Amino acid sequence: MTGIKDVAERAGLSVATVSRALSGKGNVSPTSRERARAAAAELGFVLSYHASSLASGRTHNVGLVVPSVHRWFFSAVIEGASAALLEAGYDLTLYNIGENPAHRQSVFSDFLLRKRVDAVIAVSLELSEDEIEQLHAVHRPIVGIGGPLPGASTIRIDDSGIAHKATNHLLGLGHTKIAHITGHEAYDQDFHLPGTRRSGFEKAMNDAGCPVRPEWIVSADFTIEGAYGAARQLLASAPERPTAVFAASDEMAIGTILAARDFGLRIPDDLSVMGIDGHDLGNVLGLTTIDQDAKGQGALAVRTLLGAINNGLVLEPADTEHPTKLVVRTSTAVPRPGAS
Amino acid sequence: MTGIKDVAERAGLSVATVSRALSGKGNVSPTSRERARAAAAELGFVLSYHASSLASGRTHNVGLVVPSVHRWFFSAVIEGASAALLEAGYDLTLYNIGENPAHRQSVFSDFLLRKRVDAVIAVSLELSEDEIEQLHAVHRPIVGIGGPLPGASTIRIDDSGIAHKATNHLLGLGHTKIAHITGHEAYDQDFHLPGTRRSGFEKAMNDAGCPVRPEWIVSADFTIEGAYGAARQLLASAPERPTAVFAASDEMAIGTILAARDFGLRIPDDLSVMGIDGHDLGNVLGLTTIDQDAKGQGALAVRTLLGAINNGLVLEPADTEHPTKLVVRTSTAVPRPGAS
DNA sequence: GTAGTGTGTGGAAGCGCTTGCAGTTGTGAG
DNA sequence: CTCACAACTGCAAGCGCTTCCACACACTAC
Repeated sequence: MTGIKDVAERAGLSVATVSRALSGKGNVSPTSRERARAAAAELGFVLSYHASSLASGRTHNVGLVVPSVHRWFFSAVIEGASAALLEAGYDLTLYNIGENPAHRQSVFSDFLLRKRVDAVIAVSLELSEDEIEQLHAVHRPIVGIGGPLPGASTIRIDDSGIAHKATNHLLGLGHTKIAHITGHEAYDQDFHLPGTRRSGFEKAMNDAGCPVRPEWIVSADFTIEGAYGAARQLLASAPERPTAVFAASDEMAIGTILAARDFGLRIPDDLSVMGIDGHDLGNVLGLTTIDQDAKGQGALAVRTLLGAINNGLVLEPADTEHPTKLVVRTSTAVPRPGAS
Repeated sequence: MTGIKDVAERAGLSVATVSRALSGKGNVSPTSRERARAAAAELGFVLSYHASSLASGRTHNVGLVVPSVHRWFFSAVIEGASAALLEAGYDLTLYNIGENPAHRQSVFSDFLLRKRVDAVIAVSLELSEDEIEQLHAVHRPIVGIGGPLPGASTIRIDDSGIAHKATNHLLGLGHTKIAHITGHEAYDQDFHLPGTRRSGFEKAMNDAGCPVRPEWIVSADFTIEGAYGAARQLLASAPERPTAVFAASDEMAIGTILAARDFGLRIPDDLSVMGIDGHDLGNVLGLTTIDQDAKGQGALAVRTLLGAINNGLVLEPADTEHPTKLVVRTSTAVPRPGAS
């Protein structure tokens, strides 16, 4: 394989100068720079990033830790981060925690410690104390997305605020009988998202003087399937049905729509449904939602980290609130006169 | 940071012996091995894979190239591969080609050439001659999934056969007016999947003596949204509607179901729908499908590659046909007497 | 007894780069 | 004309491991 030595030889320069020319660091005369570039191109030379990393300590690689690759939010973050990294010439190492506790354990105790990454992005992870400690032991800048991450910089949306806004959208249409599909309590220990959104919902209801009916708050995991089951229960058991459902995520809203159709309920005539996310399917389903630009969050995380890396700064723990946008489509409407 | 030197010192051994003890290669007495392990554990030492790679040429890292992370098939493959790699102590570097041609170009011309990966898995890529060449220039074992990849080992399903089987399922129920949603022609140039499935469909129809009506073959991209649009067109324009739709993927089948509901068609009473994949949503929607175990394909690709790496074998180009399974749910049924 | 074999160990030479340092040249100021 | 300084370049010392080689030792076989 051709190495930087071959390039140097061909360009009639020293290895050192070629290295500086190719990396753009240090002073190199324009002539030399051009000759080095040309020689590299002719030989099809690409730097070995391992050798480069070993010598410089910079890996040009970012680790992305996700709980799953299937849920929309995670794949959107992956997509956004991946594109931004590609753009910057960085590799992306994906750590998909999954359901297996052994895998989870090894990611934190082994994989991340191999000094293979310049930075870590952790997405919506409910981390234990130990895991947070291990994460920090990597001694690399960390950005958390979609959940609190003690000691690290985080990118998040105003969960309570948007839940409030979403609920207000339904209230504004005239709904008063509003149900909420939230995340499982278990999630709530370290991962406050479901609780925060729920409290935003409750606050909006209270503000409007609408009763929050406990039987109209059901929980599910954050999937279409999970919410489908929960929504069926909600819609089946109620002698008196809600006229609107605010789901804590778009996937949950989609599950709700599917369940509603099973009961012969028409959206939005018999039931208004809205979610939070900005899921790609929203368009097809006409889902009213609050778009949280997950792709943008992934890209922002990358920009933040690369900025820190390139400036050699320690990343100060700081919260960045990512903007969101209410997208009104056809799944929400004024309740039918009889129903309300 | 603690290095292998520190471990050696603590264990009272040479660096060389510790390296051998920790990697399991070469002769080391049980006593020394244990002492090395203990010292490493006490110091929380984890090998630097960069240094290790540089010295040994083995990176413990596999590159996974996908066209997108959103479509179900790809995320399922990622999940399967990721778990298998984690199990083996390997990292996974994700190259998400995406829509941007510049990104696509740089993945093939730069990223993969950085000698950072021991092996490459390429998923459903429609590759140009150049790209195939660049892929082989990596000089690493390659496995292709879900499409032909000249010169590389591939894992695939019997696309024509399962399309035949799927169509036969509908024919067996008594349908004769069957539509097919296929992939776009553009895909067909290098990526024969839609064409192959379509030919399986046509063959089954011909075998059964059923006419294939050109207006009942519509194409879309392989997404819910795409198929939704195509199916709306199919169902709207027909003065005479098909009684069943065979979609080339589950996501397309789901799009079809959503479109059908827009027209007030009941599944399966008015329209039977089936797909191919084994999508997670299939359960909720009662979708009849042919499960192709994408996760398993990802895991198999990893096992194949690791086998080749560990045995130092050159991976002979070979086709492995992955098994599939017809899963009958509630989206397909005998056509209504009046409809057929 | 000697030679032959196998096992366990350490020294040291790299793997392919980056970068501190020192040396060379060219420039403008004194 | 000398000196200070900047711009450029090359040498060589690593980065933290793996692995070849040499060596020591304990055997077995003759």
